[in-house]
Amino acid sequence: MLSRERQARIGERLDREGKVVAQDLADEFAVSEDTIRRDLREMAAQGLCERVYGGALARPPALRHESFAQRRDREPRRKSDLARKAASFLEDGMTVFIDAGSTNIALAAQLPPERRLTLLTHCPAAAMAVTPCTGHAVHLIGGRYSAETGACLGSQTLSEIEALRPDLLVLGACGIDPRAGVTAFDPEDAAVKRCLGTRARSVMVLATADKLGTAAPFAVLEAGAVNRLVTDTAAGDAGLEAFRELGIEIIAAGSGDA
Amino acid sequence: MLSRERQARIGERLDREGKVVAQDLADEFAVSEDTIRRDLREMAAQGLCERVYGGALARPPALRHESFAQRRDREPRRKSDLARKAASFLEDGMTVFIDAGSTNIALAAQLPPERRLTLLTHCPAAAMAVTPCTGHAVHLIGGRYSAETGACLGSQTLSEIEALRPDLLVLGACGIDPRAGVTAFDPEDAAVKRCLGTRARSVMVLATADKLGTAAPFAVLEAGAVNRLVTDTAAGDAGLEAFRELGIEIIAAGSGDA
DNA sequence: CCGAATCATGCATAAACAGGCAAGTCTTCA
DNA sequence: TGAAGACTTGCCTGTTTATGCATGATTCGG
Repeated sequence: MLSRERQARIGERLDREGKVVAQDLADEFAVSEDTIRRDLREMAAQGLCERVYGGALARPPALRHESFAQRRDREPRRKSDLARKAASFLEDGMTVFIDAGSTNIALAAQLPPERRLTLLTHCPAAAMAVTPCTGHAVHLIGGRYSAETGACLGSQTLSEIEALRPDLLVLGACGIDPRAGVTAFDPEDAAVKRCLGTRARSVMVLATADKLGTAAPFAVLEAGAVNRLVTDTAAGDAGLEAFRELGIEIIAAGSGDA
Repeated sequence: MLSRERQARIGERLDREGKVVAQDLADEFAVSEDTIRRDLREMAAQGLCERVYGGALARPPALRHESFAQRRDREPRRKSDLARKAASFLEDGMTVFIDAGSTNIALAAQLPPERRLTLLTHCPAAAMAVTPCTGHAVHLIGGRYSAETGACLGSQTLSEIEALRPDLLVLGACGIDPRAGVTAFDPEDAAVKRCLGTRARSVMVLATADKLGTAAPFAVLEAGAVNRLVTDTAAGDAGLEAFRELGIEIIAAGSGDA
C-alpha cells in the first residue's frame, strides 16, 4: 500500500464518516499510529481535514472548496514543501501579492503567523485559506470569477491590479524556461500575471521541478524579470544553471529545511 | 469518541434543545461530569454557549461569536431547503446579487443549471460554490476579506457595489423583525448589506425561523423594503402575519417542495 | 442558614503527540 | 551490477493533552 493511496482512503473515510480515529486507521491499514499521524498531519497541512487530538475531523463541506485545486493534485507533498520554503522569505510588514494556483493556496494556508503581512490576491481560495486570527490583512481583488483557473480574471481585475504596488509577487508558473520565460496556459490568466509582474517590486516564482525548462503557450514574463525561483531540487540541476546566469536566485525546497 | 467530536455533539444538542444538563451529557457520552464541565467551560470561552449552574444554555443566535467556519455548517438541511426554495424564484437572464452567509452559499451551490444567470457576490465562498459549466456568469466583488463574515467588506467593496444594479438581491439576515427590519451583527457587514439594498430592484431575504422577530445591533433595511421572505414554517406562524401586513410575500420552505 | 448538588483546582495516569534516528525499500545513475 | 540518495516506516525520546479523582469553595432550594 502506497502512502498516497492510504491518504486517499483516509480522505474517503473522512467524507463518509466525518471523522477518523488514528488508532482505528493504524489497525485498518496495518501500519503504526506514527505513520497515520504523519498522514493526518500532512493532510491537515493541505486543508483536507482538521487535526484533533486522537484523530481528525472532516472539514465542513463549504470549506473544502478551498482545497479543490490541491485535492486534484497528484503531488501535494512537493507543493506543500515549496510553499513552506517560500513562506520563509516573507518578512514582517511586507505587502505580498499571491497569485492563483494550488501551490499558492498552500502558501496562503501556511503563512508564518508571527509575521504581519498585507496580502493581496485575485484568488478567492487563497484568501479563504489564510488562517484567521493571524493578523494578516487580506485584500481580495474582484472580477469575473473563472472556475477553471480558480481566480478572478478580466478587465475589472486588471484595472484593480494597476492600482497596486506590492513589495513582492509570488507567482505560480505553468512553465518556466530560461528563454521563453514564465508562461501560462490560459490567455486571460497570462494577462493578469503579466500585469502583476509590472507592478511588483520583486518577483518570486514557485515551480515544481517538472515545470522547469517547459513553456506554455502564453507569455507572462521574461525570465530575467524573476528575482527568485523556488523549486525542488529533485531533478534537473543542470537546467538550473541557466537560470542562475540570468541573475535569478535559486531556492531549493525539499532537502533543505525551512 | 474524540473530545472535539463530543463538543460538536454538545453544540448540536444545544441548537436543538436550547439547553444541556451536565449529568445527562456525562451519561450519554459515558464520561465523568468533570469532563463535560471542562467541555462546557471551553465552549463557553469561545462564546458557543452560556454556562449556567448544572449545565449550559444555547446563546441566542444574535449573541454567538462563532467563527464563520463554525456557523457555516450548522443545520445544513434547513439551509439547503431554504436555498432550494429561493433558487426556484430565479428567472433566466436575471442579474442576481448573492449576499454572504451560509444559506446563500448553499443557494449558490444549487442554482438551477437550466437557467442562465449573471451572479454578483462579495462572498468568495459563494462564487466558488457555483457549479462550473452551468453557464452562469459569476462576478466577484473584491475588497478587504473578513474571515469572520466570510465576505469582502470595506470601502472598496462599497464603491464597487455602487456601480451595480441587480434585478434581485438575495439577502441573508442575521435578524429580521417587522419593526427593527433586517439587522446584522457586524457594522461593516451591515454597511455592505445596506448599500446592496439601495441598489437592487427587488429584495428577497432568506432567514431560518429562529431569526424571525429577532434583531441584531446593526440596521440594514426597513422591513418594508423587503419584497419576499423565504423561511421555514416550522415555528412562529403568528409572527409571520406582521410581515404580510407590510406587503412582504412569505415563501414557506421545508413543507412545500421546490 | 443548612444540606446537597455543583463547581474550580490540583494532581496522577495514561494516551497521544512531535521530532530525531535508523533500518529497509525504491529509484537513479555510473 | 553496485553505490548513492530520497522516501517510507517503525521505534525511541521527552512533551503535551485528556481524563478521572480528591479537595475545598460556591451555589441552590428550601
